[in-house]
Amino acid sequence: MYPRSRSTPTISQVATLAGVNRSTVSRAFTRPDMLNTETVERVMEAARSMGYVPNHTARALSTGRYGNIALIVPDVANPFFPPLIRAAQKELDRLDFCLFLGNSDEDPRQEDRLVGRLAGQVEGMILASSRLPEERIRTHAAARPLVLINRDIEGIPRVLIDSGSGVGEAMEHLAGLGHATVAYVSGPANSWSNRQRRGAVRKAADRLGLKHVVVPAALPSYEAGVAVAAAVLRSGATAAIAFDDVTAHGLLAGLAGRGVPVPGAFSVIGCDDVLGAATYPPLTTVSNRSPQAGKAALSLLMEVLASRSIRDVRYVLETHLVVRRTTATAPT
Amino acid sequence: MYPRSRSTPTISQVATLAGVNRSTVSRAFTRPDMLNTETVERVMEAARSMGYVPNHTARALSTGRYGNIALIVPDVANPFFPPLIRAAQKELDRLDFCLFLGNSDEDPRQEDRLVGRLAGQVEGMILASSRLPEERIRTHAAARPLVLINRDIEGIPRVLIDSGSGVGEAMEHLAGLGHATVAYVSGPANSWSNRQRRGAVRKAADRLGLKHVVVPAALPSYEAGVAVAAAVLRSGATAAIAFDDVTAHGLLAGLAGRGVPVPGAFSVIGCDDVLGAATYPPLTTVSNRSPQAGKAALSLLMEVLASRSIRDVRYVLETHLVVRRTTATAPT
DNA sequence: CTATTCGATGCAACCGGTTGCATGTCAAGC
DNA sequence: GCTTGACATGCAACCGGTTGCATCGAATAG
Repeated sequence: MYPRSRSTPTISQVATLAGVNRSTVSRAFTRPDMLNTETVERVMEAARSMGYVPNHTARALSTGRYGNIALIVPDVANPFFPPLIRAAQKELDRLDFCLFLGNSDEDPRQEDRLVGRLAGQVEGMILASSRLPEERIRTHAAARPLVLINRDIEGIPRVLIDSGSGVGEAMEHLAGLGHATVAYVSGPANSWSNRQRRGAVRKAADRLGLKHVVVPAALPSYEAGVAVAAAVLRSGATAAIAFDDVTAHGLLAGLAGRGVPVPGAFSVIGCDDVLGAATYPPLTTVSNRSPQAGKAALSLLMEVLASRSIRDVRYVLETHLVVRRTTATAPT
Repeated sequence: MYPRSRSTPTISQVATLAGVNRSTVSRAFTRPDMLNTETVERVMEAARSMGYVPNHTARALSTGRYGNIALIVPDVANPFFPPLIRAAQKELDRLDFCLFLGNSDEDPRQEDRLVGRLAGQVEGMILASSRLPEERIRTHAAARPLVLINRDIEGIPRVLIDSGSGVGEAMEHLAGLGHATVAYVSGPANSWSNRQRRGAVRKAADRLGLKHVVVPAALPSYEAGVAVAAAVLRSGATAAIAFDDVTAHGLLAGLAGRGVPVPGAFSVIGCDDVLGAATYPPLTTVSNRSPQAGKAALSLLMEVLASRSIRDVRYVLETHLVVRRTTATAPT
């Protein structure tokens, strides 16, 4: 059995030992300036000797300050998110906050459930790449501090990684290499990043006088990338920009499996630079800003928390093309 | 401003509306069988109409059932952990539990802080690849339900990924290819996995009549792997087994940078199979069981929670060699 | 020397639930 | 017809803190 008495000394026990009232102990921790220095020391010494740690849950109940925030992502295992999570964590540690991590599994219903379940225990939330309908997000944002990453909803503080700029560069790069038709391998339908990237491809194609086709992949996953290779080849394109690196990596494998040499016969570009130079050939891709996004979202949230009011902030992070070796002159 | 009154109706408000006592509302949610069916309906209707949701924090304070567990890892961004986290999350969702994620940044002090900070808000903890001294772990385990992953401490429930078996196979594989000296690129000194793998290398070397050398890498990271390449080459070995895939990947890059062809002139084997076939050449490695470890650890923790007592469980997951293309006959 | 002020601490209510026990009601049993 | 018990609900204390207000002693002002 885990001893109830021993496991966590309470404020009352410390008070008894120090010979003061509970409120004095409380103040020794939260507002030591209100107390006599000696008293504070005596309380602290008592606390130390019993291994007392203030119970954040109890504190939260009366103050409403939970010292926790929630971060909800579609898929922890998608390499785009861990650096983001890590960056957020780092900031949180500094602020002595704790992190609830939610994994929605790319499922809006699950995401909605998580938000509800977590709502009562956090001061604020960050929704990364939310798959929720705009209306649900607005509802949640009205009830509590909320910051979005990669979702552009007016009136709600948000951090956006503008892959549009990088995708534009990618299209220019491909045009410069003589490609006439480019396929965009799309991601999740309700992903803002996906819409943004698709839009950037279209716009750049128009501007540069290229043809473009959209080939949908079921999910942003390696498997989906492999599976989509046939459709990409059928589309008549000689180059593809994939929704993300993971999909691009799958596509690379799918092309290799069909005996199509990259970049000799086909060029491939990813997004998010999460695989680094780990693929073969090393993947040309659009740079990754996810750690910055995590950090920025957290700062925004803390600002909202401090001011207790919503400011309509739209923080945009630019991206650029990182040329490696999956792109080359178009086959003739 | 976020309206305090509107944001979350309390049990008292529901009680007033339904014309019953607070305790009746409470029971309507937790033990409806105790109440008259009509009453339950009336309460539920009132709750629904106000959008009442029980406050988990307040509930936890009186019941001690937090409905939260903490998972602490050394580095979220290390690809070994996300699948583990994801697997744990999936189980937790089923059980309607929430997950606190802690990132210790490979720092025992930070890990200790996190444990303390989280202790008051969770029912139990999972420490994955803990870098804490055994004595600290024992102290924490005595105070609350605790399960370890990849740390072998008697008396504390633990899930171990036995990379020893896979490493043994790796050594046999190398011996079969004619390698006489094998380098082990070690990981963090206080990592159980590292000790285990180093031990397995030594034992297999003795058994197979091979020479082995240990070359330490600062951290399990790509950069450290790159940096260690020179030392590995100087060691006289013709093959290396790295602490993990990430280190191995760096080593691959370091070797390539020095003009050493893999596997022609040097063979490399990783551990944990987190990179899949993404490296070039595709990395020969020891299989990854981290999702299973996450799931198993969670089951163990739930068992401990249910029984409120510690059982000395030692759950071992076997691993195997996955041969890809970074290993070949030893150079002559 | 007394009135005023201020700093340090205690008291008690409160945060939003849970739960053991008391109370009240109604039907069945004798 | 009165006792007994079961069932439904209310009462109030409790979980572990926080905080506005009261109190008290000492220092300062007059």
